[in-house]
Amino acid sequence: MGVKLKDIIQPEPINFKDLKGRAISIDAFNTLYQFLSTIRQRDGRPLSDSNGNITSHLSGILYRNSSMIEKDIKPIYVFDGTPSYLKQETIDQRRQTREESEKKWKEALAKQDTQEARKYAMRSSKLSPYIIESSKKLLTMMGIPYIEAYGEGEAQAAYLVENGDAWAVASQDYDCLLFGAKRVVRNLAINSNLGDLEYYNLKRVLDELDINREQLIDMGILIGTDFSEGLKGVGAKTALKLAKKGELENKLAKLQEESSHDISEVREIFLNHNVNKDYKIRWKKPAKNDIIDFLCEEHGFSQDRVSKACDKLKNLNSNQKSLEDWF
DNA sequence: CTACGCGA
DNA sequence: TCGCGTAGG
Repeated sequence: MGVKLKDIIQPEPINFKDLKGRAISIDAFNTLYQFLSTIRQRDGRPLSDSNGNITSHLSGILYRNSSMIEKDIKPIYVFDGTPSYLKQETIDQRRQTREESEKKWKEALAKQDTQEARKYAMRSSKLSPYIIESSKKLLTMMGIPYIEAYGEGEAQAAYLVENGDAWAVASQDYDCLLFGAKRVVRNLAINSNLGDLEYYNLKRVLDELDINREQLIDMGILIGTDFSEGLKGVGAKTALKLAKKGELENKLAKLQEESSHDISEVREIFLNHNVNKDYKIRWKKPAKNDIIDFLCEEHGFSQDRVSKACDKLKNLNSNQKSLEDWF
């Protein structure tokens, strides 16, 4: 979910040409979750191989990344590490929603209500260890680097931008702005050619709202984050008004009285996240034969389609100005 | 989600 | 050739 800032911040127009030649740090969990939710059959069943293993995420990874690389966009995936104990309530809540949705999905399937089935199936997606491991395996074969965060992937992705290893963070959640991501791209999908692609520049967002990052974080805490509930009745617009009136501190004090957790710890999560600084980013030559073995032999993909996608990956190597950057 | 085939 | 609906695994 993330923090709900949509009502007060406006995206700048951007298109794929603006991303050409640039590295983008991608929130892997965010992306995988979306693949699992959307890549489904009409009744909501995910794509799967003959052994019943889910393959929706592998399809998403293969086709999206091959298309991005064809456009000379360089993806870096960032996986979540261990969540803060403050996130436990959110995690429990998500699991509950997922389990309820799964039940409703099965019920709708029994009633042959395909539309209803699909709706609940989408909400029942789960990132199992198999999903994560098979995703990493495919990324490695494709020559696409990934990094393991110590904590939140969004924080790590933001650090990559800070450190100059990526131009922007790609995520659907606005949290990455609170984590200090200087540039954020939303809707990074190949079909968002049609103006769907959204760009947020943190400095300009803050300038426009006439606040600083600390205030944005406090606003987020009042609105509600994955790490703590917000103040009832406070949304983005109210939070912004409070910031302008200099009333954030008051309201945070009020929130603190009701909260079982220390609000200042939530601030720390956003301001001083424990990030992995010891990483190496290397795009490598794709291992086409391994990809075909893995996807076609093991998981029943069409050889023809996979082969075509693999050929797009080659563009990354041949089109480079300096090969040293890549190998 | 993206790729592909089909009809205009 | 293009846009749209649906298969893909």
